[in-house]
Amino acid sequence: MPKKKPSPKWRSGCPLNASVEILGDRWSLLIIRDMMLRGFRTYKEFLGSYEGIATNILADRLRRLIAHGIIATQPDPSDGRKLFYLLTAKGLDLAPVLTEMVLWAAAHEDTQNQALIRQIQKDKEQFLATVRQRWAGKTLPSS
Amino acid sequence: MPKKKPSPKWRSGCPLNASVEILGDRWSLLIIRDMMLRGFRTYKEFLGSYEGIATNILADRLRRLIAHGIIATQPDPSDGRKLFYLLTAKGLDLAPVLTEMVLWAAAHEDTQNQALIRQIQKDKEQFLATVRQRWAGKTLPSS
DNA sequence: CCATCTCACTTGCAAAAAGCAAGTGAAAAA
DNA sequence: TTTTTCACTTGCTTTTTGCAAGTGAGATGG
Repeated sequence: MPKKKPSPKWRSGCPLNASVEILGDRWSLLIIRDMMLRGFRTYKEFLGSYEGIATNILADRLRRLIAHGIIATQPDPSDGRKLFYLLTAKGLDLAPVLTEMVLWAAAHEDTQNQALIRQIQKDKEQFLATVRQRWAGKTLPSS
Repeated sequence: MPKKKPSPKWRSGCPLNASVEILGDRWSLLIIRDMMLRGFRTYKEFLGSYEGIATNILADRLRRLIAHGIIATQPDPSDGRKLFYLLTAKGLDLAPVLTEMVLWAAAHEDTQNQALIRQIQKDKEQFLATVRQRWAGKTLPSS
């Protein structure tokens, strides 16, 4: 059930513009990558990612992603301090976007992670199916 | 011929991070959209786009896109003041990224341009083929 | 239990980037 | 030859980012 915002006041109604307004910064997609592909779930795990996001920026981006229904939280039943951040169905639907961005950079820039790149290049749909499989039954409703 | 940078010093070697560092802002992909899908070629046309980019930001983004080999310029033979900005092969290769971003926003946000969305949904590969066809023989080498 | 530690943040401040209005120089049009 | 147009640049204010330090609730160890 994609819940639409009543009046988010986009700069324009263009769908690409909506995507850019939601995801167009230097951190949001990396957080989603960490969740989707690396299985990161906690604030601390995101903080430990190689690119080195600052604590206040991370808190802000998580808040924004929640507000947009891309991720949601769940308390850790075994540790009251911990919060699990998980993708919603909307967030999981970003898999093709991430995939194409990875393929583009792999084709035109000098990057690492050849294993991932080969896997995607070999069979894109199979890769996406695997990602979705890993998340089957694990996505959260958007609040 | 993808020309790799000697040492662009990414925050990390992850291909997604490279994409985000190059394209992760609120304007770059909109400029590419205007070129790729709307046939815009001049500074003035980009300025006239609905989202309303500021002149200094536009100049900066065009410079950055050129530096990354995504677009290139060509003087207008019939008007010495004008410059044509055109996609390179690398820039045209962003078509699948834009396409997936459009599909995602169309599925989860309240957006316009239903004609474009239907066309992509109907047959994604056909849509991409059409875009590439329109650019066949028109992309510029990256400097 | 009680001090200490861990976790998920917040706060304060400096630096960088974005946004706005106005200006500039070369080339074309009137 | 004056006026426009084009592709920018400059100066300034506002917003965002980034860094370092701090906070409070909850877990852990003795």
